[in-house]
Amino acid sequence: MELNDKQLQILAVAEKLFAELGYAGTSVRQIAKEADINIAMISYYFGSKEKLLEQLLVHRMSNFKFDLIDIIKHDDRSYSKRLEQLVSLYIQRIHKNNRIYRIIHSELQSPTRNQTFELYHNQKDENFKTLETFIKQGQQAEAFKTDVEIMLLIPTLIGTYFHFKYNQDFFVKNYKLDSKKDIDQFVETTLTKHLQSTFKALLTYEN
Amino acid sequence: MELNDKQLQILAVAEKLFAELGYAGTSVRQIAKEADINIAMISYYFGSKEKLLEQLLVHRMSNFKFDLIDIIKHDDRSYSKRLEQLVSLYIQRIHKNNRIYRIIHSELQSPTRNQTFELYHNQKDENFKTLETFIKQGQQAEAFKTDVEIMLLIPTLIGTYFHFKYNQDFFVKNYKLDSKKDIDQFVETTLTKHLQSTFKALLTYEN
Amino acid sequence: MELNDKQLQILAVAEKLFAELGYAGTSVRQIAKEADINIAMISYYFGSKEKLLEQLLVHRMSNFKFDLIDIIKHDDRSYSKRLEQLVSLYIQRIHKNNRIYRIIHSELQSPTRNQTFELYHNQKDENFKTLETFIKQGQQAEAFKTDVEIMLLIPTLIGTYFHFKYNQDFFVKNYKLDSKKDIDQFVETTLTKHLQSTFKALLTYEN
Amino acid sequence: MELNDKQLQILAVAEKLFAELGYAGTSVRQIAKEADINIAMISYYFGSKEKLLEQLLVHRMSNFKFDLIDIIKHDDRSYSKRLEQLVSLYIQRIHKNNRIYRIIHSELQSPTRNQTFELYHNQKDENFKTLETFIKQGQQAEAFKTDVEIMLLIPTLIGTYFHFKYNQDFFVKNYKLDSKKDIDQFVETTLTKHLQSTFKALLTYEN
DNA sequence: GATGAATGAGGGTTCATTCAT
DNA sequence: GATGAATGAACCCTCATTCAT
Repeated sequence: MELNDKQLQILAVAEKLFAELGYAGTSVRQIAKEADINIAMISYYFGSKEKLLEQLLVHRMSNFKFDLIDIIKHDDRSYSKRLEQLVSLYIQRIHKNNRIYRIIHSELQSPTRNQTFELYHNQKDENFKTLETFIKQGQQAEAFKTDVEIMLLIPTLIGTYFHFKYNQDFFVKNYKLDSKKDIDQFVETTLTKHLQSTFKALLTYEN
Repeated sequence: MELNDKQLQILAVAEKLFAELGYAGTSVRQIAKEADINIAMISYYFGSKEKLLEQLLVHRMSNFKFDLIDIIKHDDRSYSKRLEQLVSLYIQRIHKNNRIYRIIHSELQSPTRNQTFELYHNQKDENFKTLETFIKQGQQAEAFKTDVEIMLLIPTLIGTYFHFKYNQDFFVKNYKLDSKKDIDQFVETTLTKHLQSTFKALLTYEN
Repeated sequence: MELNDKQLQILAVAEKLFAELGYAGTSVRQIAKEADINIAMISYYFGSKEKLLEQLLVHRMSNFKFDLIDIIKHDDRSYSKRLEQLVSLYIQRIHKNNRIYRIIHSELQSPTRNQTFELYHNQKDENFKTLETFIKQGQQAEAFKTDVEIMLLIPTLIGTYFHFKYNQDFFVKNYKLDSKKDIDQFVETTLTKHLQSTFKALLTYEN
Repeated sequence: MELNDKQLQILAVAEKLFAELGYAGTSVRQIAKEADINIAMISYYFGSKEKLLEQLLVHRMSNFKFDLIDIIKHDDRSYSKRLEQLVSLYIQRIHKNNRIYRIIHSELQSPTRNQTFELYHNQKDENFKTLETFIKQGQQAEAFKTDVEIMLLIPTLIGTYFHFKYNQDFFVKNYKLDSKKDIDQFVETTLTKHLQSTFKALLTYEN
């Protein structure tokens, strides 16, 4: 679907407000005001508030096809190295799209949105399989330990990020992250390193 | 504050609905209907919907004072053992109170709720300090490694749990968790074990 | 269903406006304003505009159970006399309830209102059967002619009334009916007499 | 006023929808969609929805100038015969144009449409006068009875037709009129005959 | 103390219309 | 001349809350 500039602007504002205030907590009037468009445009362009959310999700999710495979297939690099890169890539992507993830997490429980999240679930399944394959390869090559709950690795990865994100104020205070840039930096270095350590500790024999 | 039976019933229903549908997505009518009480009761007892949320949070949070210290001070047990117990206790408490945590996470961003969450933040700080003290003791005793980002341990702990919880459907499907009991069981064993392994891998020299 | 004074007032105003402006042409705001009640009361009492219409129809229709049978069974009176009374009664009732009939006629085509009009259709069928029985009796008793299309008698009866009503201005002008009272008088005498003549001319051998 | 093909198409669709759903119940979007033209065309061609209605009425009404006089002046035919033809012609015309009549009847009450209906009223007056003249001639010629309410004859004529039309479902069911053709046939024969009988019974000395 | 009735504000959506091209 | 985009007003309805009892 082609989206014009105004539609993209609406999506951007909607993403921001939905992430901050929740879907139910955001009124179309707020979106219209902040996007500086007439309120009727939202129905005009998207049909309804509900469909705006769907369009937002579909549009954003189409943009973050993961290239996990690119990393994994570089078999000239060590498993350990590739694991590091994989964690780093994951965090990068999630951080970049954290708002849309936040919306997904909120709305995931909603029994009315099953269909919309099919895309999300499919991608989730796919990513999991890619990771699983990689880890099993590493285990066969005796680079990775075997007593690990593979299916819970992604929760640890993404969960850590989001619990940090949800409690950002706490870390802003304690790490003195005064600007958005500081936060980005923190995610890219400290947080990523923490997760790389965690994954390596869980999976490899290094210390 | 003393709460009578009806008030407790309202809180129970509110907790359930706020967790499932979000604060904004839940109407006082729904709460009143599901709690089988008159609509006016909510304003009457709590003042407003907003204050109902506050009361809910305060009341629930007061009930889960962590006894981390009880675990930590048992210095006849090994650091490793105490770490295990600590993880287990944390997960137990969070799982038991997952609905209230879910509400907190949703509403934490809301700029209007600063005051309400003071309690949460205080407790968070306190728990962090207790954990930090314990880990630093362990590090001094050379039972724990030093190259670990202590402040990110709790995000990993709680985050893993919640990412599992938010994506429960995925795990229900893949682990065939057909009942609430199966899920509780899974949390108590597999998930807890995964996190214990993770913490031990990160902190101890064992393998 | 019990209706309180305010509900009855709303129904009265709704009946008037629906009859004058049509269902679609009337806004709940107009009804609220003219009934001097808060706009939210309409949803509060009736659920929706649609259900207000249904309630209105059901309530009004329940009130005009015809007592045609009472007339017909008085077999001490001549067929001719009973025919006269029957016409008179019909017109009285329709005139009294002309607004609700008008609404029914407008909305009868609407494919969404099938169920609501079941009552109307049932009553219509019943009235028709009563009339048919009476006329067939009269025919057997050789009081009535047989070359008459019984099923089209009611259209002639009601149709004449309503075409008069829809074009009331024309008659007001030509008959100088300056007040509601004049109109009522006209219906009761001239119009009723016209229809009695018509029915007698069609059915009896009198002249 | 000259109307191009698109304008005629719009009028045709508008007539259909206004008759089925009422003026207020029809949106210009519906008309535009069903007529397969751009929404803006309606304002562009007709100025407004209101003016579209006016144009529709004027245009359709200009097409049904009655040729009652043609019938009446054929004084070589009996009054009775001419009365029959007159009824038949009336019904034909009304049946052919029943949609526009339906619209007129709905909107006739509306106080905002006085001017639009001038044409209708004028025609009505004219038709009435023609009929009145004819009947008075017949009365003078002693072909027609004198104790008849001339002004109420047209209500009986048109009213019977429309009450049949408004309750068409009832007759479709009872006369098994399965197609539009069956209905047309019914109007042309049974209904017309009923009204001819009615008029003859009221006006002539025949039996 | 407790509650059904009632309220004003705001919700999402659709309306007829007009603008810019 | 014709049209897709855009608009402000109004639509019906539901919201959280308060009133009167």
